[in-house]
Amino acid sequence: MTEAVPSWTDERVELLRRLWDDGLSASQIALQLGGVSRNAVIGKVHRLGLAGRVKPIGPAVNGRSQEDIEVAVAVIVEEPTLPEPPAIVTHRPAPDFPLEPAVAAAPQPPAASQPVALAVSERVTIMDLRESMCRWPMGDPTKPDFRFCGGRAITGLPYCTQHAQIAYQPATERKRDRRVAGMR
DNA sequence: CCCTGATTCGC
DNA sequence: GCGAATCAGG
Repeated sequence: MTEAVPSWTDERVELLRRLWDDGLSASQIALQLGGVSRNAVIGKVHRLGLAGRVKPIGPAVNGRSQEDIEVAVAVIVEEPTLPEPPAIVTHRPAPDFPLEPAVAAAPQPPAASQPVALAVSERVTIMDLRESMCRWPMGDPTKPDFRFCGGRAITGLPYCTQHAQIAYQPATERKRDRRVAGMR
């Protein structure tokens, strides 16, 4: 169907505000909104008068610069070898988002009365998703009941402990190929 | 070269 | 108001 871009509807502006507050970059926001360039986002941000980025963290924490922290996080994330985290889920027209493979193998709400009380019931819509919340997609992104896990995300990662385990599996369990060895 | 936001200016 | 082009910087 012809997915015309709604332009700046109230919802989109609201989302823009939230994502900008959360510290996402203009390009990231553009991807989430879809149909707009990062320039469009930046332009809108300025017109809305909310320019001026939010400082993720102070200039330094215990002698560690923001960059040091980012590097540290990057190392931690790369350690396990990521298969293909669902990422943020921009909505693609149709074909390529099998996105549920990993989720399918994971505990899903359908299973009535699960003793695993935790994790469930925290699901949130993109509007309530905050930077510190787990962005693991749950359900069909094209349907209104689509939600994100919303659990407490591990600092520096987009997922909660539950989903981070699924997203970042140790190489040992997926011993398939080893495109490492000598490349790079 | 990748990315970031900021600004300009024709539409 | 909008956003591509451009600018300035990391």
